[in-house]
Amino acid sequence: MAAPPGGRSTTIYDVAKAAGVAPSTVSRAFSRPGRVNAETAERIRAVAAELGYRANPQARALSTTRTSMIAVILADVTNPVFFEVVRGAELAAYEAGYTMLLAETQESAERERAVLERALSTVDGIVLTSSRMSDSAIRQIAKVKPVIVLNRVVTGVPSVVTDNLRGMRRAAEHLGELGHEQVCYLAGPEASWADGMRWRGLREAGMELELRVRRVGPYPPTVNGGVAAAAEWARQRTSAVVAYNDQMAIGFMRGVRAMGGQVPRDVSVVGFDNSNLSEIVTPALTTVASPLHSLGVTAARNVLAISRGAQSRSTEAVVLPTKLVVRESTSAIEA
Amino acid sequence: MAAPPGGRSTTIYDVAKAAGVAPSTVSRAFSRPGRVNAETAERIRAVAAELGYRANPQARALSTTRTSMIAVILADVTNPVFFEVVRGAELAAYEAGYTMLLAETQESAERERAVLERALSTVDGIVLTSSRMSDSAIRQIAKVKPVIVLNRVVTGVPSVVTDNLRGMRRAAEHLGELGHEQVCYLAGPEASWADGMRWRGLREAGMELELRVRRVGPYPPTVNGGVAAAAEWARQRTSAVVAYNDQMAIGFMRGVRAMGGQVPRDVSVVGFDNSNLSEIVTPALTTVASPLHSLGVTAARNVLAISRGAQSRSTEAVVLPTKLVVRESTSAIEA
DNA sequence: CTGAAAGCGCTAACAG
DNA sequence: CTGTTAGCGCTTTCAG
Repeated sequence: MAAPPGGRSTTIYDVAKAAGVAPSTVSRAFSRPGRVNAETAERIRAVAAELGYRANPQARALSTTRTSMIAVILADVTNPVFFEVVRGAELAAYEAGYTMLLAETQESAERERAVLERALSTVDGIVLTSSRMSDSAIRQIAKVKPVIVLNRVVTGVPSVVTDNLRGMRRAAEHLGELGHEQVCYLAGPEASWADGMRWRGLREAGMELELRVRRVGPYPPTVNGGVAAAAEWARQRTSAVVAYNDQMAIGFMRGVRAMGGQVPRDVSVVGFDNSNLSEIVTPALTTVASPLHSLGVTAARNVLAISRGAQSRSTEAVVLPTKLVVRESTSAIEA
Repeated sequence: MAAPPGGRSTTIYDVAKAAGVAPSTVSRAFSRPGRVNAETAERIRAVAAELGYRANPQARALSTTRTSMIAVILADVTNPVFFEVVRGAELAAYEAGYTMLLAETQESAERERAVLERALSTVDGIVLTSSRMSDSAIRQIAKVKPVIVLNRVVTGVPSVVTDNLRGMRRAAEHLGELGHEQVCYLAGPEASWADGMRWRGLREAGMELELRVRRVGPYPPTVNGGVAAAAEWARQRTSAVVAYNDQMAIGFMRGVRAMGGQVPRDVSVVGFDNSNLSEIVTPALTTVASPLHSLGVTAARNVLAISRGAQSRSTEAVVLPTKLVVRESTSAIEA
């Protein structure tokens, strides 16, 4: 009554026989309706419908090498930062007539390999988000299938990234305008390309704007990481703090509150990403908005373009602009 | 330099030739290492590694009909209710040596069909969450591939569901103990099986416990839906409210606050699911906890069991127990 | 233990 | 417009 484990389903041959035509004709009736007699096509459709025929896309892929699917690989489906990215990618895929699949790696390189190994052949392209793999492993994959890397630069592999430098600069300017003279960076994962860029961006801006900059960390890019960072920061306070991302900023605020402090009265805090949490939290978080949606759209479009044989698949990273969103977690310094 | 759109990758034949053996031997060396001379196998592995050979799971699937992947289809990856379900399913899949793929349908039946059409042949089984398809369409799919339906009962298709009846009963008991004599149900989507069960559970419990029960709605099962429900509720207030799910409960609280009311002083509210939002929100939400994680684990395990030819794939729904989690949004009624 | 041959379901190239 | 003939990359008989 339920599902047949090995139930052989209707094939193109069954339909061909039932309709009294050659298999290739059936195939054509589905893939190039124009190239087949209207009546014949109609009959074939009818027979197919009656027999409950469903094309097997994977078998088709074996000869066409196209599956009309792309995969987005991410470390953690639960991380709100990915929501808009996924939405964007799905939108772009849908518009192009593709289906987007998602695979989670649980932050594990081993799992990422396993996923890739299996999913690779079922899709026409891959968007790699927060990959744990080495640059060379990624290059390896990119040799086999179109790959776009998100928020990381891997030589030889096309990528699309957030403009971390300018984003951090805006954060620094904002703090400067509010009268802050020192700022502490709460560092995220050491190995992270984004962390490197954000720290560099803040440092460079600090030099120009005469803002004293120091850093604590690295910490995991999570709420708990932020709490931990608060403890370290407390040993040598600054009037302002910029976190690697929103989650850390939120954790930091929680940590400050736990120590009896208040945000922004005692310390101004700026996050990064503008994930959906940043406006839910109290006080609402001032943050550098990453172009999450466009990141997803662009990545998906580009991977499809490559898959369709785009010529100038330059290896230059596409960099997308950020925007500072001022909310309640930052305030002018008291004289 | 980048990815080859049509770059033919190393096949089993290349390896066979390079290693000086028959293709079938290479195949065996990978799938049944025991059945091939140890040295030969070693040599083959070496050659394969050197050539960067990667098996094509889809081609393999064509003859074996197994891909070692399962798919979980859901309406909205962004919905926190699914987080634990996905986690559970992924865990069960991983433990069984399978890879889990996720596909989003954006609440659209059309998209759901498209996804299924394409993904169906690339996986060994499907877990259908919040499906928009008709019972018969689902039965159709289940005829072709192992399917488990989550939180919905479709005759002839195995499913695993939350014990909505008992869950609602517990909610009612809790409210009764607090002295409430009337409760309003904020209805979710009309077509939803879960909504039907929850409403029925509350009504039945109400009769036994002498709790006057009424309902408003239906509304979309979202925060905004809850806000809307609050407006309708306000026209004829009750001292307690039970929402179809947490999101609606949260929206309801927001609505009440906007009208100048306070929770739980003016109205006690109970949610359903215990999604991760329920403890973040203020006041923290009293809610009926769905067995989210187990739902995912059980669904994945069962779909795999069927796929491996489980015999007694009974069509009875597996029902998993709920648990009432009391937080701050409910309080005793003032005399 | 290993090779040869056939075939999974579908498309593509070539004749008619 | 349609039939025939080869394969796509891999596994699986069936011999040896």
